[in-house]
Amino acid sequence: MSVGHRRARAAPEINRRDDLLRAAARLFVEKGFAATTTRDIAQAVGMRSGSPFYHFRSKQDLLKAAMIEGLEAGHRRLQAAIAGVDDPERRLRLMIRIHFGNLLEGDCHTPMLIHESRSLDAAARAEIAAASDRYQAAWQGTLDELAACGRLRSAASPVRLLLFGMLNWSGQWYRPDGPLSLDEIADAASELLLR
Amino acid sequence: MSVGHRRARAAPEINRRDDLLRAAARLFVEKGFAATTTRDIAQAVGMRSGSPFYHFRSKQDLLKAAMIEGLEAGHRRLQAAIAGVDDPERRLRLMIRIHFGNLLEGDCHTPMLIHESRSLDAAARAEIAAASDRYQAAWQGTLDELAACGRLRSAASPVRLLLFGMLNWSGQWYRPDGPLSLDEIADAASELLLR
DNA sequence: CCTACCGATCGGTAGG
DNA sequence: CCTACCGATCGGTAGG
Repeated sequence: MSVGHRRARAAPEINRRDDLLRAAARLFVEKGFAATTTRDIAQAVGMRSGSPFYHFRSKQDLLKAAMIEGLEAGHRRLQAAIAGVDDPERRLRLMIRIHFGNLLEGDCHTPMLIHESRSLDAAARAEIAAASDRYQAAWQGTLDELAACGRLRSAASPVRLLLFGMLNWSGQWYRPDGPLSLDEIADAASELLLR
Repeated sequence: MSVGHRRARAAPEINRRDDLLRAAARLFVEKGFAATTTRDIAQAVGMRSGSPFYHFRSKQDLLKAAMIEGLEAGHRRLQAAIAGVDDPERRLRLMIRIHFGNLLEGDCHTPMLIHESRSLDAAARAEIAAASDRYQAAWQGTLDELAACGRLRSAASPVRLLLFGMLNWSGQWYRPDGPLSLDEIADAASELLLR
């Protein structure tokens, strides 16, 4: 009973932690890690300047947590979307569309933060690399399958990297109120890849 | 005569300015604009902390100058390489290879700094956007030409943006000592685009 | 989670 | 281009 009581009281604090993570991710994407102050993040969730350090040891820790939880949430979304999709072409098209969603929809555009891992120490960078590898491993199987049955435009080694470039760079130019929908962009990217 | 004399004495100072620009570009690419201090830049060229401000009004001014001069140097390289190349497919292949060179060879990988223009005021951002548009305009003609004769995989609107994504994102993963040469990467990117 | 604070660092300047 | 310096800001902490 006392445990249940403790948990019930702990819940709001957990939500505050998530609030901080979401605000941090958004600000890091907008202004970059180095240009975002912990005071910016605190203010974004209505806290005072010292309070984020009650939830996180350091600014770097906030970045690490935001990136890893974002990558894992995106990974879960990806897996859920392709579960039971047997045709590899349909699967790849779905993955591309979901990845654009992970990048550009909602408020935690975590994949765009990958470059900021240069601000972390080697141990944290390794954790992020592992989460990122898990995300990319989901793609390699589908690409291999398509290459094996000759439906990929090219199975040459850099294709997966060039594909991620097409997708990830979109954060630089995509505007939600622009002329192109995410469906259209995802279709265009798929057409470039598939034969 | 006195004018000639003055010019002769001014020359070393002009070189120091260029030294600063090159060091700044390299550091901004490596660590990001906000994480690079003007002291880092001064030290990289053997100056004391206050001295860069003899050559540039502000840190932002240094970024603006590095980006614009880098973009223009890359543009000149591009134009020189495709002068007199009439076949649009060969021309596009050349442009892709030269662009990879602008990004990844030498020591001023300026195109990778585009995202840092968010750290500048609106006026400076507009100057950089103009230089960047000049660089991209050189591509649109060739893409249109290829689309007109049916040799482009797709002429849909986002293709130029996706192409630049493939190319520019390479700064995130390319390593000079890795298994892929720039020629191989350029070929792979060309194959994805051309039919 | 707030108040009050600290040491370090940063962009930039004056004066030579 | 250097010396010497300033005001502002920043990440982080103690103590409640």
